Parts: sequence; C-alpha cells; structure tokens
Amino acid sequence: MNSISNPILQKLRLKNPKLVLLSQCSNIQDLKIIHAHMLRTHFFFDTFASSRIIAFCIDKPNFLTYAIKVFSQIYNPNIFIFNALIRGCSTSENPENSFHYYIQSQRIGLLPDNITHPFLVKACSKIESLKMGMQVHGQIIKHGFELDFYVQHALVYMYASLGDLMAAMFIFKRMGRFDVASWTCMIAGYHKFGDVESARELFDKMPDRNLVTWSTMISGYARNNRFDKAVEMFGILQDEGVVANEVVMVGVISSCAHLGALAVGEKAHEYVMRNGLALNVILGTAIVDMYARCGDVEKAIRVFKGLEEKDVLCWTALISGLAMHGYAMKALEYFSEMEKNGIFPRDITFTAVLKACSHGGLVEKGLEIFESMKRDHGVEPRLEHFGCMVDLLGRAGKLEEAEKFIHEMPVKPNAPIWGALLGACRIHRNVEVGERVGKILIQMKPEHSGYYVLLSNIYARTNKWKDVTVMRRLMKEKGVRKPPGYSLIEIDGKVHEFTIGDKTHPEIDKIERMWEVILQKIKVAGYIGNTGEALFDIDEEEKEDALHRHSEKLAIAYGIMKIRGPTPIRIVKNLRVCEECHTATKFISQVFEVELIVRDRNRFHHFRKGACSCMDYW
DNA sequence: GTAGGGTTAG
Repeated sequence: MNSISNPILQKLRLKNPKLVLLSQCSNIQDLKIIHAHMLRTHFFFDTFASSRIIAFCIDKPNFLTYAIKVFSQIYNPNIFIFNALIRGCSTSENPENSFHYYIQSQRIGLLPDNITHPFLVKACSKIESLKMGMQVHGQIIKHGFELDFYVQHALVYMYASLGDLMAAMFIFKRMGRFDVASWTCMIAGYHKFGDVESARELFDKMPDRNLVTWSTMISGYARNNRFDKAVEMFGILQDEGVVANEVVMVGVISSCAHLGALAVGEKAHEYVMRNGLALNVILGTAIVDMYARCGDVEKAIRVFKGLEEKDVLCWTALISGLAMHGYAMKALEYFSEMEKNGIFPRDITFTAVLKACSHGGLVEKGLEIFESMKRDHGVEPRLEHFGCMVDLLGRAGKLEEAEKFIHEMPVKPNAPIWGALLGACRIHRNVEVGERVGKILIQMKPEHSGYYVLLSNIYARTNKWKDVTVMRRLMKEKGVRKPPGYSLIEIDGKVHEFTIGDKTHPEIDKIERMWEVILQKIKVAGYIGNTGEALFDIDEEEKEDALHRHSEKLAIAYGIMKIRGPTPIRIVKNLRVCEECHTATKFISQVFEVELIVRDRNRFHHFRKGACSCMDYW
C-alpha cells in the first residue's frame, strides 16, 4: 500500500500518534501500518507509544499473540505494559499465562500496582485453582493491596466461586465499604459455585441492585439449570419497574429455550422489541435458538433473516435448530448459504450439520461433509463429530461398519461414542454388537445405570439368566440410579412439570382419569399397550406400570385437557422418549386429530396423523 | 507526565 496516500498515516503526521492509534485503528492491517511506521521513525522505542499497541491488541482475542510478539520487542517494559498483558491473558483461553508475566515483572524488579492483582485473581477463578488463588492472595498481602476495593471484589468472587465460602465471607464482611458491585461479586461467586440459594438470599437482602445484579441472578440460575427460577426473576424485575437490558434478556430467553416455554419466550421477544433493546448478534442468536428449541422453526428462520449481523454462531444456531427437527435438506441449504456469505464454519457448525445428516438419514452426504472438514476447512474432527458419524452409520443399519469406524478412530472413543452405537443396536435389534458394546460401556462408566439395564436386557433376550442376575446385583451393589425423568408443558404462560409417579400436581386426579380415556380410545384404534420387557432402553425412564405413568403421558393428558383448537401440544422431556410412549403418541395424534411436538434430549418429534417426523429413528 | 481495573451474555 502506498504509505503517502494512506489516510491513517496522513493523520499520524498531523496528530499526536497515541490519539490516532486509539481512534483510527479498527483492524490488524491498520495496526500493522502504524506499527511499521513507528518502527521506521524510531517512535516505537518510546515506551508509552509501544504500550499503546499492546493496549490496543489486548482486549481483542485474535490480537493477543500479536501483542505478545510486540511485547518481546520492548526493551524496558513498565508495569502498565505488564498489567495489560496479564489482563489480556486472564480473559484468554489460557489464563495461566498471566502468572508467567507477573513472575517476569517481579524478576526484572518491577513493583506491582493496584491494577496488577485483580487480573491475577481473575485468572485463578477462571482456571478454578484455589491453590493458585491463595498464592496470589499472599502476594497481595505482601505488596499491601489487601484493602484495595477492586482487589477485595476479585478475591470475594474468586473464593466464593471456588467454594471457599468462609474465606469469601470473611473478606466480604471486613470490607470497609460496599457498593452494588461488592454484593454482585459475592452473588456471582455463589452462582459459579452452584449455591443458588445463598445467592438468592443475598440478592433479597442487598440494599440496591443494578442491571448487572439482575443479569447475574438470571444467568446464574440458567447456568445452574434452574431455568424456571430465571424466568421467575424476570417477572420480579418487571414487577419492580426495572427495565431490562440485552444481557438480562439473553439469560431470560435462553432459559425459555431450555424450558421449551414458547409463550413466555414470545413475550420476552416482544419485550425486547417494545423496549427498543438492541438486537445484537448475541441476543439475536438467543432468540433464534429459543424459537427453534421451542418447536417453532419457521419463526426462528424469520427472526434469523431479520438480523442485521450474523456471525458463525448465529448461523450454527439456526442450522442446529433445523437439524433437531429433522429438516436435513434445509439445514444443508443454510450451511452452503453461510459459506457463500463468507462465514467460515467452526467445529460446532459441523456438529450441527452432521447431526442434520444423521437425523435426516443422509448417509452419503454426511460422509462427504465429514471428509471435507479437515481437507477443505481445516477443522480437526473432535469426539462429537466422530459420534455423529457413528450415529449416521448406525441409523443406516451399518452396525459393523460403525463399530469398525470406532476402532479406527484416531482419538480414543469415549462413552457417548459407544452409546451412539448402542442406540443403533437398539433400533436395529442387533444383540451381537449390542452385547460387545454394552460390556465396553459398563467397564468405562460403571456408574451409568442405563448400560446395565441394556446389557441385562440383552442377556434376557438370549436366555442368559445367570448373567441377568449378575447385572441386576451389580446395579444394586453400586447403587446406580437413573436420572429422574420429567416432562414439561406450558399452559397459559406457566410451565408445568411432571415426573414419573408424581402426585403433586393439583389436578393430578383429573389428569389420570384423562389418561384412562385416552388409553381406551387409542386401544380401539389398534394400540396394543405396554408389551412388557422394554428392551434396549438406554436412558429412558424407569419401567412403568399402571400407577407410574411415564411423565410425558401425564403431560400429554394435561395438554389434551387444556389445549383447544388447532394449537399443537408441545412437550419437553429431559430424557429420550421410549418406544412405548412414541407409539402411543402416534396413536394419540391420529385419534384426537391433534399435532404433538415433543422435544426429547436428542431431537424433536412432530406427531401428525399417526406418524412421527423422526420416521421412528431417534 | 501520559494510560488501565471488579460483577452479566449465544
């Protein structure tokens, strides 16, 4: 580039370089021009000038390596430059590098200032090392910064988030003054450690709150899988007349996505529009994801199309949404459109695309894309991509091929990989491969109950009753339990939860009577009912009997009671739907002429006119 | 002599 005609360099001559650097530089090319100019004019050897380069690079993740290279050229770095590096590392992928720069600064005899330590403490929180945290705390005391307000905040958050609540409280209580951030740090720490109750207690007690406090609470609940609580908090926020910002709404909307609470999610979306919040990529992606996960793919596409800025995660959210619903061709269309838009796919993008292929049964296409990952896009396949491939082959009934694929993988297969093959054995009723895989899985994950159940079922099938007894005894001895299954249904903006054998719902008697009515009607239509031993169940709920209905049956019965007209009944289940319930639901969609949209842990099932969109493979 | 900090997000 001709340097004379470059507008940045023209300004550089006219103005103070530091101002130009701060205001004009927006990308690495510009930065390099300025850097080169500084080297040519020897201006770079001014510590203040070179420090501006570092400071510019440090808060942009892609520029960190550049900053470190620049740093290595500086003869006499001061504490400001070290602070910048420590800060940059503490928020990077490898926070432990900040310790390296701290030690280096000490070695050349620089004294830390009041800015240095908070970032080191932050790095300890991030790498989750209490041991390191205590060492840094020692340094803080040694250099006399333990009474610094910011240092105290960082320490409170660090100790609380790493579970040393005594230490966190000790520092918190001894702080000379408090502001909203002090309380918020403590709350954030509780949430990171997973103690949502203590976080809430403090939240209720604190004198005043700001939007960071609200979003800390809401996303804290969400991070700890208390999505119902997150939504509840949003209600309280509105009652108190607070207006949420984008960050708060990301927490609220992603909670709705997890709950499958479409009506609440729609309201939150309206709230965003009504209050004129900025529909940035993050919030936009959360909304797209919410509609897809709540079963309204069309709306997800509409919102997606209306977004001004779309990055790779945003495209991936849509593709993965389409994949979940089994719209494989549509997912692939968006994938190629994404590439046409110059967005480079990432590892998670390929997960979504490969899932689309496996849910849609596009074996050849999936193999093709898998091959292209590294070759054309430079993305190294990870375990989950191999898992998708096992799924893909398994679905097609190529069980031996899938098994061979696992054995030939360049990385060591983990339990979910074998689990994918096991799922395929369940669908294709392959006892031979199933037994082999089941044994491997039990060895790998002795605490996972599903694998014992599976293997014992396989033995029962092959009349190896001795082995069945062994399996059952092993399960008892190890005390393995299944995760409790639950189903959610949203009625009039309220989410109802059902678990197996749970009698706590206020309308439970009516619901159970409703189920009996449903059962009779679908039996007339040809439904045979519980066929006894459910083979090959991996992570389904406990075996059901007349008193213990699987949770989705209760949810469906409740839906039929409450939902009128053409509105589909939407259910969200935490486990995978079992074969029995799947068949029953198909009958229900036919007999009651109703559309049922069930999201299980694996994908969506759209039941319509006696058939399911998954084509009975899930 | 200058500059920089803590708590929230897909």
